[in-house]
Amino acid sequence: MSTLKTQYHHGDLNKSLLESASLIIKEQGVESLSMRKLADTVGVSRTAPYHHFKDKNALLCAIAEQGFCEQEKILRDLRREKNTAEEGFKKYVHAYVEYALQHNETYDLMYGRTLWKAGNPSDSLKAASKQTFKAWIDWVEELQEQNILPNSNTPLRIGQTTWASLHGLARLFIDGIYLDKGDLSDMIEQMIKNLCSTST
Amino acid sequence: MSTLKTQYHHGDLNKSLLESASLIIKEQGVESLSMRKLADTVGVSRTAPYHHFKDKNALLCAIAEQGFCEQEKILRDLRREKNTAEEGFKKYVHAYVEYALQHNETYDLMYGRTLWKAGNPSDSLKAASKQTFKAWIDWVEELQEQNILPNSNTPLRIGQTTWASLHGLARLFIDGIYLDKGDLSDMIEQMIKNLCSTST
DNA sequence: AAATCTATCTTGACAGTGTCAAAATTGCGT
DNA sequence: ACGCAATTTTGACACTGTCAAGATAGATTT
Repeated sequence: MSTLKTQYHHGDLNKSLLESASLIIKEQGVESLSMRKLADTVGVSRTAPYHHFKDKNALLCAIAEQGFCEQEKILRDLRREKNTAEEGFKKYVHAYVEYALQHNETYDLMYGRTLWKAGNPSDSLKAASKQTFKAWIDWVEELQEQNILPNSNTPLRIGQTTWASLHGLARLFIDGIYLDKGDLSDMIEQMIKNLCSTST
Repeated sequence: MSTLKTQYHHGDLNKSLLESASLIIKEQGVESLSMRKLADTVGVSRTAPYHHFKDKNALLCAIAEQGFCEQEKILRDLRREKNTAEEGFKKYVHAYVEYALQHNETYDLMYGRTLWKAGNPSDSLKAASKQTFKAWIDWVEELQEQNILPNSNTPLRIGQTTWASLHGLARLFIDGIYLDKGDLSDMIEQMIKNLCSTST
């Protein structure tokens, strides 16, 4: 009575672990995710998870990787929707920040030191992030051609800096730096002004 | 034979702890600072530090607080130096990023989730950060008057967004997100173009 | 259907963490 | 010299991640 893959004792521990871990992280923050509590929640012994993920780092990498897929999907969907180039970009800026705030713990795994510096980003995580970044740069190139983003520099460079700006904005909020949440939408608007070539 | 304050057994444990902790953090990262190893390094028992800092969080807050003092000093010194307004601003952008990269672990404590979100920022830390931020906003106001920064919004808002941009840039590098360090100075220059009102 | 194989899971163990409570030390003012 | 209070230590507890060895049981082969 297996679903598809060969699942012996549990059913699909791998998947259960990912889902449960994501939930715990979302609700209680990544620092209160312990492998032991996770195993317990899923109803399995302490070390069972280690047969599906090499270690905690690997589990977190897998979660972050999902995040990149979601983010890339958001980007692609928004590009497909036929907006004005300008509208499309503005929507993405909002969507980017919104995603970061709504999935703040995942976002932190995707772009934070936990995995990239303190931890050990898996190859597939690196690949996923690279791919998402590439999709972004491609769009930037188009936005430059459409004169939405400045042509004063290469797509890579413009992509890097606009990304950095959005990232910084998102981070300040999700990391709990004392900023009034009411300022957010104003800040986003101002940020857009900074980034667009049609800055008045 | 005490220096000033009443130091009984150690000499000045408080200071020693701060210095030693800062060093460990700088050399090995904040995640490999343990209260026990720290105590050991300083040559004192496991729990001795707890009579000088309520807990690990408090110790880290104290370190972060020092960071804010340093950063504010950089800002004030740069303002005092009589540069052109534009030159002054550009120098500060460079100095900001440079500080972040050079003191990356302290920077993370100052502006990261460790203290602000996962932890519990002390009142004096909050005060220090607020004061530094205030100094920044004051300068922004002046820079707006001098037409270096855009007047399209309030000093607060412009201050927040430019800060966020610099923060994002710094974070990407210090968190080990895969960016080529060789791109840094180019990125800084492009960032300046984005931020200044005289963007071409 | 029985035996074997192998993926999966569990038990036991170790070294490490932060931090509390209670006891011990020790310098200072009297 | 004595006691007070600041300072430090010892012992303990509940956690953490993860390794090594054994148990279990579905799948495969005979």
